[in-house]
Amino acid sequence: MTTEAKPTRERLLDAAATLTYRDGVNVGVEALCKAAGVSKRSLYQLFESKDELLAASLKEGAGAFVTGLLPPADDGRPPRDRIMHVFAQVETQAHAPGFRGCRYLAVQIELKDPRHPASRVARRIKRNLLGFFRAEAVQGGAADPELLARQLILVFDGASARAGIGVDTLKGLLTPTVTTLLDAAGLGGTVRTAAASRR
Amino acid sequence: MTTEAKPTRERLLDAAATLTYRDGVNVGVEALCKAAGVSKRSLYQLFESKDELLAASLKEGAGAFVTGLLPPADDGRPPRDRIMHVFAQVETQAHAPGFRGCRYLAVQIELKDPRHPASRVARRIKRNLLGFFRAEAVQGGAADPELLARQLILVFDGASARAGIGVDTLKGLLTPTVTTLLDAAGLGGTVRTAAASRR
DNA sequence: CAGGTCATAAACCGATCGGTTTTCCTTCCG
DNA sequence: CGGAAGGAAAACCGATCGGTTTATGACCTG
Repeated sequence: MTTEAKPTRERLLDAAATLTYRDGVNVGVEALCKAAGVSKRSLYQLFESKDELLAASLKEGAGAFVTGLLPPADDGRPPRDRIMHVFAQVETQAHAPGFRGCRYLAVQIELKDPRHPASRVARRIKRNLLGFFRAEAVQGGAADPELLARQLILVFDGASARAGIGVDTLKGLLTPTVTTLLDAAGLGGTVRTAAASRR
Repeated sequence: MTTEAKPTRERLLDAAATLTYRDGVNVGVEALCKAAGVSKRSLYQLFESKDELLAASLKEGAGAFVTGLLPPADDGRPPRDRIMHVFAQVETQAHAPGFRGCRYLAVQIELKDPRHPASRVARRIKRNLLGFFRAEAVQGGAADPELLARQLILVFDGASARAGIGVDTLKGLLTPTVTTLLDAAGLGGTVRTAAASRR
């Protein structure tokens, strides 16, 4: 096997992502290092502090977050389908063992301080998700794209939080909810072309 | 003044509620005692542990949680209005300084362990809110009362979480969202009498 | 006044926190 | 082979964690 070739830095980022997701942001540096198979000394010459490691770990995970939720850019499907795709992904992921909801929401709740570096990163990443919803809402011709985007991310956070703490399975919940909101926003199942808008 | 007559136990419960809401469940026992003006010794002969104090504090706050959100029982208003009342309250409270979202959701997210005594209490209290929504949905003749109730508490948690971390003001968000869901559920603005159901 | 009851303040406990430092061993390169 | 570099292990730092204990006082009752 050519595995285990991962550099020290990456092992630390992975361990931070895994342990803080499972145990919260208050995991000890000792546990982090042990999980990564790395000494504290190495940690502190790669990162300024635990807080910065945390923030870097969240930032690195943004890619997987996006690819795991969002549809490919310009896949030709109508905005409605692209939005539904996100929530289908949420429902699927919620079934997976170890699912604990949106890590970025959890981090912001656990670190009450919004100026904490990790909290800033989390906020930025979620703003991108809001941006995706807004762009699709605009593209789909929603009556009030900003409102629809806020509604969708509200459902996203509510759903993943409730599923994450184990009080709802989301089964049969997201599809009717999002469908209802999309219908009410006037976001149909087809791409709204410039020509169609002019009619 | 006849104030400051509050017994030791109550001062501890209040301090626990205030500090854990603001700083999270990881506040130190020392800080708790200082805020309550109580010695550690007194704390530990009134409560078995910090965890139990936490749980007791949440349980005591359930009353204020209910009266601050729910309409009076049997106030004669139709279920739709009674449900809207809850979300109007959320929006109002979200504007208040120091608002940090639903403390019961936060506690369950911070304490990852669902068997933690405080997590159990939080879960029970939120189940009661779900029960309220379900009862109103039934009373209002919703097509699928259970679905509507889950949708409503999902919106409740999503909204208070996002407002609590300061990424949304909820302004202009909850009324259209809840209205849309109630409409889709066929829950009109009037009480559905037994006679009306038979038609 | 004597005696008991309560609560406070503060010392104390072992464990752990985030972070630093020292020591040692491996690996690579000439 | 010699020497520099990197990282692991672990001791160590002061601070804080949840929790216990001791000592001191304030208050009530007889």
